[in-house]
Amino acid sequence: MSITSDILRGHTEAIILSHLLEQDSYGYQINKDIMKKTDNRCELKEATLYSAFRRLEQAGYIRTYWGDETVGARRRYYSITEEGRLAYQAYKRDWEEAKATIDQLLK
Amino acid sequence: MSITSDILRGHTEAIILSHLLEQDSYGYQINKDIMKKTDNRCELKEATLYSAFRRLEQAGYIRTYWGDETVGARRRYYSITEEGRLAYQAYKRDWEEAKATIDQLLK
DNA sequence: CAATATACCTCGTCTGTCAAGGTATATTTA
DNA sequence: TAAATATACCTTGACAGACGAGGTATATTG
Repeated sequence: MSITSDILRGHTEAIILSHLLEQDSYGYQINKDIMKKTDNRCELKEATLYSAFRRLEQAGYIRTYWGDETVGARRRYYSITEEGRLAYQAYKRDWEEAKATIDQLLK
Repeated sequence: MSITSDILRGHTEAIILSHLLEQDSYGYQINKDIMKKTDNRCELKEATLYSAFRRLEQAGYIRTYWGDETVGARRRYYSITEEGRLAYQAYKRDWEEAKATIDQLLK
């Protein structure tokens, strides 16, 4: 049983930001980590992930840089900005409130 | 502070079904009740509401009938079907699981 | 008698997700 | 050694649900 697209929607960016709070990371790794963390219940599809990265960068919530891999495929790393940290806190408050509201409605 | 469209998405149908579990009702009333219940934190816009009704009826989760108002505007009532009850239980399980999963990711 | 509340509805736009496709390098397997 | 798989990046176009803006009609209130 995995999380549906429609429920996922609206949380993708927060999930990514949360992950970047721990450490800088790159697309492929973030994807794997999230799946592992949730026992495959949450999978961000690649296209979803990359479009979220674009929005986050546009908003100034993340910054990117290329890794200096001398071997293997290149990696584009992402790191969270100060604005990103603030945005994450706001997302989290929204989530707590939305969760309580929905819980209240689904008796 | 109200619930965002993107978070609402995926819960609209469940919210309506939940409301119909209590009693048959009609669009305008359902809308008002949900806002009142949540202190205006959750507002289903009319267009959203009516498109959800259509999907729910299509799926066989609700049935509709016209009220017999002799005065005032006519009302189209909705009632939940047995399949609707089952679907609601499934929605609820999904929500419980999604909630736990998202909570796990937003530390 | 105009404004507001009750009550229904539709059309078209917007946005986030995702299936499907692509590129390139490294490792494992047959 | 050739093919398959894993790592790593990316884009395009389709799809579906939420909603703004618009419409209709009746009843009440100021």
